[in-house]
Amino acid sequence: MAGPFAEVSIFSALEKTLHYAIPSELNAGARPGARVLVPLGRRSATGLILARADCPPPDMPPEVRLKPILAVLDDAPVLTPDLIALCRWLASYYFYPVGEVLQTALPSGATNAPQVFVRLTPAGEERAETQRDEIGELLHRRGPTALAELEAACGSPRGFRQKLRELENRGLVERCHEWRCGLPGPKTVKVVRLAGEPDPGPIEHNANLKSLVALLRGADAGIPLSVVRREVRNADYWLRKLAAAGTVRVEEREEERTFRLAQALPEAPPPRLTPDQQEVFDAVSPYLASGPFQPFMLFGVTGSGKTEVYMRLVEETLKRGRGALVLVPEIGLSTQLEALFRQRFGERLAVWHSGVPEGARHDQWRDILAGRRTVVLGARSAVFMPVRDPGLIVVDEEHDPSYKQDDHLRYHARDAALVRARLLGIPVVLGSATPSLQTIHQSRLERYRPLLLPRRILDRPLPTLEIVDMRRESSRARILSHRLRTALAETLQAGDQALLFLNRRGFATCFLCGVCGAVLQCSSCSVSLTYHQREKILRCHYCGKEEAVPERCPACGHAGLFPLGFGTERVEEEVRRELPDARIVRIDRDTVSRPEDLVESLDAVRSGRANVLIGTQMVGKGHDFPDITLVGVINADTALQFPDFRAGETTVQLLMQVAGRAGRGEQPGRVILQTYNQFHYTLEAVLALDYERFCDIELQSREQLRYPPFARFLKFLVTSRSEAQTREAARRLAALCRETAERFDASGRPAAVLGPSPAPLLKLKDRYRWHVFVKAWTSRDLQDFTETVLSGARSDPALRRVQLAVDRDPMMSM
DNA sequence: AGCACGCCGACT
DNA sequence: GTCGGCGTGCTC
Repeated sequence: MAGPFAEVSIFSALEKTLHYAIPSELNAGARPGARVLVPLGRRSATGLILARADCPPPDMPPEVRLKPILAVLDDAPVLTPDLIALCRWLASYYFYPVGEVLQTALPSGATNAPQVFVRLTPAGEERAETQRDEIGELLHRRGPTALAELEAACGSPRGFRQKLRELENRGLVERCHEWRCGLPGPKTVKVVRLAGEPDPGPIEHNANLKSLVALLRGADAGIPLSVVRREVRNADYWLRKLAAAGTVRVEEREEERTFRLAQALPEAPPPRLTPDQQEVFDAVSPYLASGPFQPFMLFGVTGSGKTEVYMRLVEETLKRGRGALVLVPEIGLSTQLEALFRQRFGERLAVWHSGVPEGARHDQWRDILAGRRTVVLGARSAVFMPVRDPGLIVVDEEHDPSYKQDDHLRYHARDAALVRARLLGIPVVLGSATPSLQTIHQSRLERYRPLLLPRRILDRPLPTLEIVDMRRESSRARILSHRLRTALAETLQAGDQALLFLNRRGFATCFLCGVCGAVLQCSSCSVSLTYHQREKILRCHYCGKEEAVPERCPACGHAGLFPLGFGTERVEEEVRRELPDARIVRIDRDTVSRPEDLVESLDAVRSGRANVLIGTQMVGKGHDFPDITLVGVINADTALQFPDFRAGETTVQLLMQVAGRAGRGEQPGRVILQTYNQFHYTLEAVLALDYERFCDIELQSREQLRYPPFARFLKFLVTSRSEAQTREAARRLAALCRETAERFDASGRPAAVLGPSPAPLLKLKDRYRWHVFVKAWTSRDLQDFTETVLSGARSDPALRRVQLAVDRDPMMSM
């Protein structure tokens, strides 16, 4: 069979890619990266061309004829070659079907399946005239009808499929597909414009008409109809009259969807770089024009001016005619950073995160694709943005756990950024005040080049840190220690601001029965319900389910229920009681549901309308509050309790991050850490503000225990609705892993298997969950091992009854 | 993922 | 006798 052919990945869970013939009329458009409509069995599907080939795949018997591509859906490719390569890499590394990786990489809607329509053939039309059957009748009356619609309209849905197929086989009906692009088109607005000189007579007689004409005279480019309607009474009537006379025209105009979350900053000249910043800039900038691939670790204390360095590097990249990609944790967006980038890059900037409305996101994606926007600032999934000729990738707060997606494709955006940079042969800057141990390790091995910003801008002093041993506090000071309460009062007295941090929202962490000791649990998850006092409701923080507080304990029937433990809502109440004059703003998922709320609350703090900020992680990152001089960490131990070998690392990173919020302005800052583990090595490191010392200790212990980065982890997650089936499948999987590991050990490539074990969160959204852990010394071994296990798992009946997810380089908790 | 095929229990 | 349950396997 003669070429050309295309290797196509269907947008679905298909493990393999499929090959199609390219009809000559589609030859020019059928380029790698373009979406296509293809036949698949007896239906059709959408997919994307990964590659072109001159001969059919070698493993294919020569007698089979490849089906032809039905249509090319894009004028120009929607994925660049580096992104196609990245998606293939991710599919293989994370053991995930390529077609579903593509769905992650493309904006929602771009991977919609084609809609199937059914219609009568000419023979069918003819027969419908004489013989009446329900389907024929319906189609005769309605014309081509969407399959689902036809089934719904059918009075007897029983046997519908079969009846339809019979008609199809007899050549009376046929299927056709219409591919509706699924992407919102450009937004259009109706615009009103003067097209001639209106008759002056009536204008003098009618005030409405007069104001209408005056309004239109003021704007040659035209005025949106909505504005005209708002400004002029009876506008529609007069517009119709003027339009009939030909003196105004109403036309449709395409408009970019706008959204503004961050405040607009006035234009300002960029500040002069400090010598430290200049040194970093000089180290990276030779790579911007033509690479080669080089990772940099930018290790800069909070307040050392990393953002300015990023912007300068991006600017330099643009000067070389190339684009740039800047990744930031989701939570830090829609705020200051965005405002700064917008101020610097204006219309060249695209912003990509969950707070951007879908329509605006599509407009920006189109703009990026067309090369109209050359700088992308975005969260995790922005790593897939099809920037034209990228010359630089920046990953800010590189250590942040939110870069790891924890469902579907469980990828790490920082690692994906590294791979993409390698594929492109460009530099990648990993920035953090507390780099991940993996990155520290790589820089010590000289695979990443370390760049340091050891000083705060203007040599502002680092904050002072103090520890309060909560075990020695009186029982009425369980939330706010004596020391923190006093410091808080002093701070407010002095007219400064304070931040109180607690990584737990709600009022009480659980409701306990004082008679039988039962804790109220979510019916769908194995966690206790959190009490929210303002709404007087119990809520599950994992599935969102809500319940009213019962009068009596559901277990023993006694009326002895009381709240236990505390969250941010309770802290707020406590502060209110202790300091009635405090102007409090609380920022957590309960008080901030939309991005606008966050902007609003942050603004209240920045403008000084509030002087106490209470919050969860949301406040920890990326926000600059110049007047905060006191930071209180209500419970510095929470992160330590997670069942994760990284718990120490996460704790230090989080606490140093929060501590960095203090004293970024003129005033020096003070940080008070309340803890029950005052001599824990993580807290000692935080107290001394000595991150590197912590890394030394932690890396040494990881090496001894053979934990990452000295080994590689992988987690199998088995889930199903049946507890017994899940347990059994996990047992089978662990056995399969052990058999495989034995074979590997025999060839001198050890892999260790741990488990099966019930997940710390045994039940989540009504699904039971079990884990099996695998540890291997090299990435290569882990790859081979997992492929072997997965192919074995496919033929195990117990495992086919459950869902099996693979999480490579997992965040181990829950 | 769909959508076939195929092989066993409750209905006209 | 058939309708339809969902296990199993394939889609270029």
